[in-house]
Amino acid sequence: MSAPGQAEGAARRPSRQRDAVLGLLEELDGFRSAQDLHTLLRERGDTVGLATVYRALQALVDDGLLDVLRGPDGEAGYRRCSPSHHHHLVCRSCGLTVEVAAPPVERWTARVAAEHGFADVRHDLEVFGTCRGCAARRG
Amino acid sequence: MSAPGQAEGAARRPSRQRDAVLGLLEELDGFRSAQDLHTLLRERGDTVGLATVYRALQALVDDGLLDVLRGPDGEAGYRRCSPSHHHHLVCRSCGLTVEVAAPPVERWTARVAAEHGFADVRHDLEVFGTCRGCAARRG
DNA sequence: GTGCGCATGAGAATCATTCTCGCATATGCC
DNA sequence: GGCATATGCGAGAATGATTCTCATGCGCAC
Repeated sequence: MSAPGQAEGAARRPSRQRDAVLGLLEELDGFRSAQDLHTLLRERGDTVGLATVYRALQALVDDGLLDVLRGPDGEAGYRRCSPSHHHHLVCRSCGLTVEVAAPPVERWTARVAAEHGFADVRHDLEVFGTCRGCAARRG
Repeated sequence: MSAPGQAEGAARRPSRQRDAVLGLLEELDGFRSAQDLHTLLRERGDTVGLATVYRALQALVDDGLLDVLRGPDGEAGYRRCSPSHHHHLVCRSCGLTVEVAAPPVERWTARVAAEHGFADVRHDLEVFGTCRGCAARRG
């Protein structure tokens, strides 16, 4: 609550750690947990605190550079993604993730929301499946 | 892990507590957290342990009688709902929930999954907005 | 070069959820 | 009906992710 003009055009001070987190996510594919990223950074010899990783992730999400996905066990996964609106097709076996646009879904959402008198509408849609590679591997 | 044939046709022993949880959810509208339900049951004078509420909720979810929704803060919400496939339109202000069917979304999901070679597909879709009542209330 | 203020790091604190354990009770067998 | 056994229960401890606290470090403005 004491956050100053962090909101709009406020300059976020550059930080090696934030860059490291973002850089790591650029290299990786699929969703990674905060703890996971922290461990990976440590293994690279990067001295980063776990709290800092969480802070960096939040900042990056605020800036719209990352997507968050919460698994059934309550653990949050983060992924570098394009800033435009999209959804994900995620392989539940290997974590492979494909960004997809869903015009029909957007239209449907808007229509149904209007029909029920809902305003200021947002939606979450994630599609989980088994990708071709994993399906073949398991017979 | 030691659970015997609890899976399919196994008889679940009747329990006052499970009935109480289900009954409470029948009365309520919208998603309620486990802690919330526990508090409500206690206030009614029902002696129920928190762990029991979690167990009952899991059992009911397994039986397909409840829907689970995980909020951004990681807290899970439970709701009594119809057993057929559907999605939710949730008011982010008052929690009012409407079940909706989304044929276009189902079709789109199947098509996109097929295009990318994904099999055994499932999806999660939740729509959040402000219902008419809450919008009016806030001007 | 100096000073201010945000960012950091380590560990403690918090919060939801799950596990453990001893007890109560329903169900099955006789 | 009466006992044996498995399943459900309640309380509190344990777990695991995330957030907070606070002293310190460093970038940027002057």
